[in-house]
Amino acid sequence: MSLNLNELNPEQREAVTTTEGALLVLAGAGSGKTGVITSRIAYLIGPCQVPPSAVLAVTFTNKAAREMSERVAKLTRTPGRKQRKGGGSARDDGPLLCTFHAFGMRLLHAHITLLGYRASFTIMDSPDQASVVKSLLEEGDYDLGGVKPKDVYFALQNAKSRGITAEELQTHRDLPADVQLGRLLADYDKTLQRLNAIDFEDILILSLRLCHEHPVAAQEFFRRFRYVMVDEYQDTNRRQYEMLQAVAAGHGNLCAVGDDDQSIYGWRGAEPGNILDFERDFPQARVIRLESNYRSSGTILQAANQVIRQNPNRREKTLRPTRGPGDPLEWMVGEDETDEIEKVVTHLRLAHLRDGLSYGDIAVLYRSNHQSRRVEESLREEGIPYRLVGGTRFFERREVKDALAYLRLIHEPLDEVSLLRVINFPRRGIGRASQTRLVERAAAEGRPALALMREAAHLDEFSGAPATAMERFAVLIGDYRHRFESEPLGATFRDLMRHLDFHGAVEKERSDPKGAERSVGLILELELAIDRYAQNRPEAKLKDFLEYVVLMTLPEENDAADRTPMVSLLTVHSAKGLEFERIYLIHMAEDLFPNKRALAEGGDDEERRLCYVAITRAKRNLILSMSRIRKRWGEVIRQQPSRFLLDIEAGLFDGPAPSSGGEETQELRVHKAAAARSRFFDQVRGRKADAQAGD
DNA sequence: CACACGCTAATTTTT
DNA sequence: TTAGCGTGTG
Repeated sequence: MSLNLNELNPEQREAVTTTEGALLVLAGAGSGKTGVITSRIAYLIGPCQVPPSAVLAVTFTNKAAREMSERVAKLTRTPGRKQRKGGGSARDDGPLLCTFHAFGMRLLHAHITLLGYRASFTIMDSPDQASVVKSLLEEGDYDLGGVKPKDVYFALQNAKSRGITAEELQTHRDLPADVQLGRLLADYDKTLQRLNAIDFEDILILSLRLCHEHPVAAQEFFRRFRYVMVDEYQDTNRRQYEMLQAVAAGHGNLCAVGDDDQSIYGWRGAEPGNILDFERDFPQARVIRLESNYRSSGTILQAANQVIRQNPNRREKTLRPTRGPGDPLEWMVGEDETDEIEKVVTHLRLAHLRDGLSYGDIAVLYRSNHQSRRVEESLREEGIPYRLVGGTRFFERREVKDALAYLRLIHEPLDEVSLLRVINFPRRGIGRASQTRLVERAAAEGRPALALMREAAHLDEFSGAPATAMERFAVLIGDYRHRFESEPLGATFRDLMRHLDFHGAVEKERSDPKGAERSVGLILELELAIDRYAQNRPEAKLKDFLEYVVLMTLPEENDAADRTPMVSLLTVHSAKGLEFERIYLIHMAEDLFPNKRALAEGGDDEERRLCYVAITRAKRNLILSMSRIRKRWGEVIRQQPSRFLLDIEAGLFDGPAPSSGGEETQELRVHKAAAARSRFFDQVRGRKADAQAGD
């Protein structure tokens, strides 16, 4: 498989071969967007003789980056030579395909010391950030009027991701709480800096600061990239946009690909308006529209269009089907959640057994993560292989984080957050009082807490058992710091876990045997993950692994488990950019999808786009489902079909369509009749379309 | 300092 | 319904 421009339609070909200058590609769902980007990369480094390392393609999610790497590798692979070393995008001589955050990290690695951070800075994930906020709230007197810590944290995150500074919050003072929030934000940033830590948003903030305050250094890093591409352009926020401008400033070779109908990250500060700004900032930009859909059946496409066209303020687009109408949609209603999921799983298994559909071609989509749980249970019961994409992420599980905190502390002894996380886990008799004294003395003396622990026996604050425990702890960390420098990653980690009796400690945490088993399983899994990581990268150091953990920038390892076809379970958000023969979109009920809380934040526009994204993932079959009732802490709630489904004409469904009415049999009958009628017409039309398609 | 019991709040999406 | 938190006791 290599690059063949004749396989592209004229618009796609134009997008691929327009290599110089600014280019905006407005690409509807399923219009071959990713194919255009990957072909463009192949075209640049093939026929155009551009050095691969001069190409940068930025994506929004790791999944997208990974997918792109794979496809580029296929297009550019020279026969006889395998490109598997170091994991695709990580090689310095190839094109760089990565997320905004991974790109920023590269820049920061090179130059963060210019901004007053030590080179061994760590990244705080969300739970880490939340705990910093929490301890600030406990210490400082912030008058936030009874707002819950979690909401405070959320507001802070939100302000940061929108680019609102602490000063702005404090001076604007629309609300009295804003002033307090501004103070908190300032303190939060100060705390992080003291800990030599940055959060996800800081990756972008600091990258931009570097561009402004140290343009020479930034330019030195950027110079390599002469052709810049962005995928999912509608999801970029202000800062990401500015970063792109900085990278492309020298040559203006910037290609942005996006679709405003698929903008689903507004809650995270994404500005779909960047698409408009693009044409304003690059007046001579070429604009190419891709409007032929190659993915979905005509019926699925109709449904998608009927849902999305209800949205105001969108660039009118006409997605042209290239396939016949195909099968009708299906609507399934279960009595309760268990029943719904059972029906779905039965249906799904039938498609596999009777129609020979591979499990790998099936995905179950849902609005929010926890909704995967019942599906998992049911699939496991039936012995159907599945893969859970995303979800409560492995590396954010408490047990795993505790274990990782040891590694972080070993790598960076100044990391006070990690220190406090594991100072008394497993239990070693260093209680809260001792911890507080330790932190206070460390702050007063301006010395690292870990260094104080080493000499705890000589300090007035500590005595007896705690003092001994502290010394032993400090020595342990020092020992392993030394060992990790020279000994293999996997084995050393295993030793550490055994030395600490981590398995036993984790087991004791949970009182129920099932949970205990799961917890230990997580640690075993972590040990395996480290082994697997180290296996392909003998050179890898502890620091490399920790970074992988935080950004998860690696291509998925394709071991045996990866090759068995499995049903995919994912949220609609993480399904973006992917496609499957058959999609089950479950829990399609009001309050769940559109999500009630999301609705409270604004209109239903973004939820509707989300629904549009979900529908357009399906190539052949789309099955929608909900349950008649839902149980919420024991209470029974009657459900209505999602409003979005009511915008789809009933005739597209096989059998009864979603309706807002009750369960009247009369109405059901009417629907059935209507469905049967239009199915007939669809079939007639289908035959015509198929004939015209000339196959 | 560790553990146990009982209370409360919870259900949005990702880097 | 459950998981996580805080308080009180040993």
